[in-house]
Amino acid sequence: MGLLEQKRHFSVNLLDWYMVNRRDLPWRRHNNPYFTWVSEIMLQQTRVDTVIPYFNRFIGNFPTVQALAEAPEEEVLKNWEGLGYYSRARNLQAAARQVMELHGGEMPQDKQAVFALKGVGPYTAGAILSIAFNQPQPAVDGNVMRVLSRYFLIDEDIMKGSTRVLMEELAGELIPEGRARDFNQALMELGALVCTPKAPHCLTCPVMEQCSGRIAGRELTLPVKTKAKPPRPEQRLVAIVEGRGAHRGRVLVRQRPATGLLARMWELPHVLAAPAAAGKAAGPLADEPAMALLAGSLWAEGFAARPEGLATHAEHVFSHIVWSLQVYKCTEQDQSNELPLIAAEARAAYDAQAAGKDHSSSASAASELATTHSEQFHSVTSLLSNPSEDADLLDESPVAYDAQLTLTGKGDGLTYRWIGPEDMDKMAFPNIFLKLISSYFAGAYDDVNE
DNA sequence: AAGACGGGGAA
DNA sequence: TTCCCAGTCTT
Repeated sequence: MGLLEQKRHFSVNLLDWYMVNRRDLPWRRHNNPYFTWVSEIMLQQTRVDTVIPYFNRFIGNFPTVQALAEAPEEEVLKNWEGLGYYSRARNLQAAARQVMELHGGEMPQDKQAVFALKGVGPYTAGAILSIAFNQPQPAVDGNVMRVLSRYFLIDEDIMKGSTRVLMEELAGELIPEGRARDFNQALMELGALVCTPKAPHCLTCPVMEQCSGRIAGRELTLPVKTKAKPPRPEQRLVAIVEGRGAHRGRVLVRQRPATGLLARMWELPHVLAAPAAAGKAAGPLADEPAMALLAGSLWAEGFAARPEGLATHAEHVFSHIVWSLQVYKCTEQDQSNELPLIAAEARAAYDAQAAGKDHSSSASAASELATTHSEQFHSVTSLLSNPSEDADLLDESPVAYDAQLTLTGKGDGLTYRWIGPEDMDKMAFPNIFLKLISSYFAGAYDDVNE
């Protein structure tokens, strides 16, 4: 059988299969370009089953491009909470504003215009043009590359940019006349339901008979794909600061910077405990130095808090980082004359920790740090436990004096806020902090003390 | 070309 | 537990 015939067989049988087996998904019920757009952004790196409830809520709250463009950014982020890759949400809203200003609120149908929208790359542009407007443009995602690499026995590494270009050329040739909308979705549907990554269901595949990969016994070794680098480990110390006095019943949170990891999301205050040695986890820090470092870093941000004890351990996995979290329950302290001194020493400990970052090649930076500064840590912990004693302990310490001069009460300019349970439904948190804060408000850490 | 950027589901 | 999934933007 020739290649031309193999291609025709693929297109015809796949399309027939799809018309019978297509899933009824919320964004497939209307030919609304805005719905298509939102769904395609949400579906990047995210499973259909995960997206469905998010999509329904998002469209309910922002039913049109205009509604999305005019919404407060925090509200958009809240609607994305838990989906991950939050720049998608910020780019989507920025693009909605582009559509309002440049195209009068109507989705453009021109390829260059669609591609120019923030967050829209080669895949999403092709998906929007084909699904929303039935234009014969390829939409090559991971599913499509897997299906094509198997059916046509393509050995190219799908992680390479050149392979995607090659796949796009092939996918474009396969689109039956006038059927781009259904065919592109059929290709992805097959990859999601039948031609799955680990255990493909070849026996129910509509194009099994002419699948070169299966015929060659290669269905389990295709596509060729270079492995991703393992994520780097980070040990972090997290504070759940329980408010007192005016802040009773509240907990201290802060908003992350506008760029970078988890941009503009809210979180519990935390600090990097120790740098990891190359390729190895730093390992947990002993409680005493951990609590001193936490108190010091909180003070550097303008907050007096006494760590009470370890509340829990937690882990949070990103694609490029693994956070191992030591979570400490802390109590807000009253302002008092001793606090600047306590703070100075805590800051010294904090600075010592920061200096420790330079020794990242050391195999056990954390334990070394703990040993070297154990006296400082001890005195900080002691001071925080008994603020009335040892007030003059630090007078002879130059670093403490310097720290006093430089302490301004505000560190990185992050926004801090004392919140109660009722505030949780307005602010967007990464899942890990959502869980920790919910557990705290549910009383899970009530018995933590020294 | 390589790294940054989340979170969940399946084996 | 361990493994897998993989679009776009930035540098």
